[in-house]
Amino acid sequence: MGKARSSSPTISEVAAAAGVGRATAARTLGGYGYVSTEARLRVLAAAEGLGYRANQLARSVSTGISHTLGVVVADISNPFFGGVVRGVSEVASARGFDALVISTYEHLEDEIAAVNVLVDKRVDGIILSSAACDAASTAHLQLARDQGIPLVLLDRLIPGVELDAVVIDNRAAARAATEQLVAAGHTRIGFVWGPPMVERPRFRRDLVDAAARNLWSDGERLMGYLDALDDSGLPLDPELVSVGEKTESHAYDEVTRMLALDTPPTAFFCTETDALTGTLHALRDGGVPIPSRASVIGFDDSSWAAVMEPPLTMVEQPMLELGRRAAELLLRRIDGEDADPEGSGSNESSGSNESSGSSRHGEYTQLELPARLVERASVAAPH
Amino acid sequence: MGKARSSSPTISEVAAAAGVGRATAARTLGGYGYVSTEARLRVLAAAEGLGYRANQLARSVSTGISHTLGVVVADISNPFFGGVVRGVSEVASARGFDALVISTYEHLEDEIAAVNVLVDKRVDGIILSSAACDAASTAHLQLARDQGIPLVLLDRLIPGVELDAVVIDNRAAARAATEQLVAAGHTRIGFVWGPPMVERPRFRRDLVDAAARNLWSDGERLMGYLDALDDSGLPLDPELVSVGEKTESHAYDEVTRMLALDTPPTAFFCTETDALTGTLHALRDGGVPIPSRASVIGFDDSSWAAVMEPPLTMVEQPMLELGRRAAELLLRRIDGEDADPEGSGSNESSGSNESSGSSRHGEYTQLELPARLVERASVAAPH
DNA sequence: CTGTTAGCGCGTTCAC
DNA sequence: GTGAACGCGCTAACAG
Repeated sequence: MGKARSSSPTISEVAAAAGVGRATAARTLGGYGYVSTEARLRVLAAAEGLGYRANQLARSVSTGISHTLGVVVADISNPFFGGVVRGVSEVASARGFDALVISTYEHLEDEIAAVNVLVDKRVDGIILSSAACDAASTAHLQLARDQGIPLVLLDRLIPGVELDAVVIDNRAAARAATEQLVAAGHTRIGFVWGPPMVERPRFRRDLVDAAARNLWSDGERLMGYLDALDDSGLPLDPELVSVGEKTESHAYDEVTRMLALDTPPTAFFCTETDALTGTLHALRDGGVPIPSRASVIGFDDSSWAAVMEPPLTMVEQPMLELGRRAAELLLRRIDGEDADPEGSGSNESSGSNESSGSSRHGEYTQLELPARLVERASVAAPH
Repeated sequence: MGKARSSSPTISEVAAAAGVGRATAARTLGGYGYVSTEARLRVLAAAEGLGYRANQLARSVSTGISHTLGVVVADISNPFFGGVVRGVSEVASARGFDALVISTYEHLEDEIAAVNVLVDKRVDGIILSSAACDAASTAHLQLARDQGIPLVLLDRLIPGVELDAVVIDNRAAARAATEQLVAAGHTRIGFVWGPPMVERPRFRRDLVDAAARNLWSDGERLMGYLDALDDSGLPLDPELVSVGEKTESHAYDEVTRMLALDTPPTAFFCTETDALTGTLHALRDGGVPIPSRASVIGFDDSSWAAVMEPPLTMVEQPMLELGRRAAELLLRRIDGEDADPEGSGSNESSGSNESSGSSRHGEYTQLELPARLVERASVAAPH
């Protein structure tokens, strides 16, 4: 062992200074068991005087509880995840838990490493937005489960994986947005941020297959788009779906391509912020005014959308609520670990009172929060 | 002690399964000391078979190193801090460290609580963006120092406090932005996001005093604005500085007020994203087109700024770099703790090669990263 | 009510 | 090379 940690008096030192045994000091400082008022005061005074601070690490080793939640997201610098983490932190800190945040940049390897780290650091639970698209690549999640660490999926489901989860009703939201465009009279609607395919799809099934092999949330949005088209009897033109790399510049290229079509789209539905900015750039460079020559609806509302010219109609995701719900669900799960025998709900902190869909499939709970279409001025009848 | 943790084999179990002593298992698994190849293989096999995972918490208690960095920011849902945390995470994870992120919402009490939690969880270092405006309210920072935990200030300095820090050259950036407006011919420039004062300032010194009593970064930006005015011999009109609550709606109100002045400003410099959106809203509602009737420069570049109509001229802050540098500085400090005897710099990981100011005042290092003025199309000559 | 004693899981020294 | 033994700081039974 190295040199004595520069300072930090131990509980033994406090006990000595107070003239009592460790246990008594531990009891007062730990806030459990019985201890005489007199002794308590002495201990408290000694602790105060020495500047004692309980070592939570040591405490965690003994109790098996770290009061830390692991949060793994794609990218903390993405405002969406920033909002989610804020929501998680809010309810977590109110319960005395902190968040260990790790970004994976959508790389499965990083996600696996992140979960391993969290498991090794013995976090009490994990909230993660997985990059996994199928049950085959979820060994790391199983690892966490095996270690008895509660897990809740955030923003993205994984087909074939039964786990607690909190997501947005992406499909319904995308459908509503598309329908809004259809209602305005559009028949050729561009979809920006389709699945990453090497070859341009020819048939609807190519798209559906690719969507299923893709990130759940993105796939759902594409399905919602297809749903709306079906309902209104509009034909799907694969040329109007951007496919390939998910970057702003690629979105720009795809929109530019669509604009050059014989019958270009008269409206665009963008399912991501970068897809939207890329589209906006392309529209500007192509000399296509909004909404007179092209209507636009974006995803992920931001304060910027309202000050655009024209103000943009957007699908607003309840980021904070997403994070809060996930944390509540996880915390409830953690509480359950200790007192598993009985049911759940003790505090009425925040039940299920919204119109959000909540389904219980056997053991696990899945919450589907509603996204809201914020209508502004970027949608108009086609030229 | 409760029931045996559902699973997680201990190092003893691995040793038993491998038929060796704990120490031998510990040596192989811990990667230190000597151990015969044969024994090593047996241990490794046993560990693999049992699905052994070292308990980092227990390890941390012994070693005194948690491989965790504490990061306390104002609000993780703010894209600026999201970017900063991403930068921190990048360099931290490359070194095997993780980030415990806590938001304070600019409340000093929350900040104090956050630092206490981090100290108690024995993080190896803390990066924080403090809400403290003077040395008088930094007892919590002293606490961390007393516990031997390295600290680096991020984005904000605290007058009178000597600590490592990484910040932006706010004053110079604000000055450059204002000068840009002056160069375009503006003489009445509105400053949005001034200090929170109850009473409207009458003289320059009221403003300077308030700035000094305010968040360092905000104060510096105001000083930069004043610098530019001075240099060009322009008079300061206190009416053109928004003061009060720092919210988008208040920025809106203040700009609306300025617009109603006898000689309204012909340009606006907004030092925060919310200040900018509030200003933009006010300008739109006031029927003031940009840049023909009012020029605008904002702070905190975002992908949105480029797709606005017109594209906005902005002051871009190197958020990622800010986080990276802070993490590097902190990590270097942490390395130094163990091998304090000798000087510093061992790895040439990333020295000081930019034109960013780096000053060493005695013991501590302060880095000042340059912000960049991104010129687009929201600045024009006054009407 | 209180002190003793035995863990928790792991790091590390030190004889054998 | 290896294993016994002790330490890290704290929790928690258990007698007294």
